[in-house]
Amino acid sequence: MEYIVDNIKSQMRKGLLEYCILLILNKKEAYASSIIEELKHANMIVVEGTLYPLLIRQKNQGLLNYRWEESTQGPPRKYYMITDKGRSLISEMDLAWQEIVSTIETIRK
Amino acid sequence: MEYIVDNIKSQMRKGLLEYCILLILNKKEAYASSIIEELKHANMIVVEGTLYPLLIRQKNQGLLNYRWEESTQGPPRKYYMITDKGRSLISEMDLAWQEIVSTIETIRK
DNA sequence: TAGAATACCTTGTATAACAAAGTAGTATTT
DNA sequence: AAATACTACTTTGTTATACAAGGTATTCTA
Repeated sequence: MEYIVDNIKSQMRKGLLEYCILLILNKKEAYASSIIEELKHANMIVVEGTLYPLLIRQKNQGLLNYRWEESTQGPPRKYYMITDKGRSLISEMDLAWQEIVSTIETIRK
Repeated sequence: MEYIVDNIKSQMRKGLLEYCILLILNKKEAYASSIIEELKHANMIVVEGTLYPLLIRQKNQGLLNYRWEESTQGPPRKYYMITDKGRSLISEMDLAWQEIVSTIETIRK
């Protein structure tokens, strides 16, 4: 039965990832590994192979921009930052999230 | 941009469907069309092609049972009801849901 | 200078949901 | 009685998301 629960949890997390990325970048710019760290800290496990394509997708949608920055300890990092378009999408996602939360409430009654 | 928002919403709903089905059947037994109605009422749009395979999956996992019942206005209906196993999974899903909600809180800070 | 570490990226796979079409029993209309 | 509409259940093919696993490139360190 454990595998069912794990699957449920992972399914629930899916679809919230994009939202989480924007929320994180709304606070301050960050590069992939640091985003993964923050997500892990909040119990939202993500791997590189998931995050990179997602960042690229959001960039292509005009929600993010990035700039390269030299690191003092390693190769250069791609710092992503949110755009105005991304910020206005967050407002809509906030609403969508509230809707979801109250949907669950409604169904539980 | 509207299509992005719609996609986000649909992504957020995904993964919560299984949970919602169990919550609904935890209140009282129901057949597919009535489940779709209740979900629609709570703003969680689902179509037949999504729901039927899901019910069959949950039945095969031992979370649900069903019985046929004649209808006064149409073909017989397959009434699904939750099992003990399904009920105990709900408790775990409640926890998972709480975790998700607080994850979002944490990230938003 | 060889290896370790960091960071970015790509490919193949599994799965969930959807769109659309199909099957079949029951009710209604002509 | 036959044709049509309606209700309900089911299946098939497609799309999209995330993951696992592997790959490339740059920088640091022993």
